[in-house]
Amino acid sequence: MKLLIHPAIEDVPVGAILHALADPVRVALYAGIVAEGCERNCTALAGELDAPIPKSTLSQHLRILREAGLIKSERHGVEMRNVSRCAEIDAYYPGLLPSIARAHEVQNEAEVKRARRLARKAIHS
Amino acid sequence: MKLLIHPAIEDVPVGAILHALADPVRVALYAGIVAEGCERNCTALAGELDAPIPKSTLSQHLRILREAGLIKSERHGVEMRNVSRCAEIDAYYPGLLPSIARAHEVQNEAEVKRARRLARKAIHS
DNA sequence: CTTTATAGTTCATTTGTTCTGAACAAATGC
DNA sequence: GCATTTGTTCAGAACAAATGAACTATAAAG
Repeated sequence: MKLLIHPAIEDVPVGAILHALADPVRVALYAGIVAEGCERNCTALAGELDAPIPKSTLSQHLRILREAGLIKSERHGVEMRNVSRCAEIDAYYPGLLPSIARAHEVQNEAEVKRARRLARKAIHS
Repeated sequence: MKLLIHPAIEDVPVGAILHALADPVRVALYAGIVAEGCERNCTALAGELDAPIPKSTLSQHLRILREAGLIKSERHGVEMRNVSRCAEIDAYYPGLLPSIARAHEVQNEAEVKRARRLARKAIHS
């Protein structure tokens, strides 16, 4: 197995970070990695997704996140533990990740509201 | 010609904005549109790019920016003027665009420094 | 120490996007 | 009308993403 690539943040173009976080599956994976204090292995992360995805796809998504400097993956025995590198990124690109996170929160709240509106309409009809 | 699509910001997923700004050409185009007070037509924008691109490609890039809610395109006579919608986006996704812009500044400064280091090396050798 | 199981990666193929030249459309002036 | 300018659309080529099958790496059992 080839060594995993963990670039220095200075070598990561902003575009790579935005591209990595432009995909909803990767955002969900990254959110899972950031959320927990403890490190998560790949299958644990996959279990939290809405739709189940093949492990080859999962592996590729995590590679994109890794090569965008967003996560660090370390082998612990037979499994791979993924940790966020958000502190490093925030030091180099200050405010970037928090503002993207906030934007996703805004979007999720709007979706919840839309769903509630639909549900109410369904009841009243 | 079909009508151009200008979605409401609430209907634009964060992922679409990030995807639009993940491409260096689109970032350059968007920067050109934001920078100037006056509206810019497509060929004027194309002229500012490092590498010249075909106008069909330019048109597609501007469509991506438009459908991500980042710009508004209006026909004025024979030409198309492009304006930024950053105020609208900032109202809905506060801080997102400024932090992305700042990250690009950081990246550009780093690139300039790298170039200067290389130039000095070349002189001293 | 060989076998089996588990957790991920890599490869090759299919599927989907993006790029771009050529044809088209819309407005203006002759 | 016809020519010019500015940009869009279409279709095929070039590129990237998704995924099943094969592979690697570690641990633990036999």
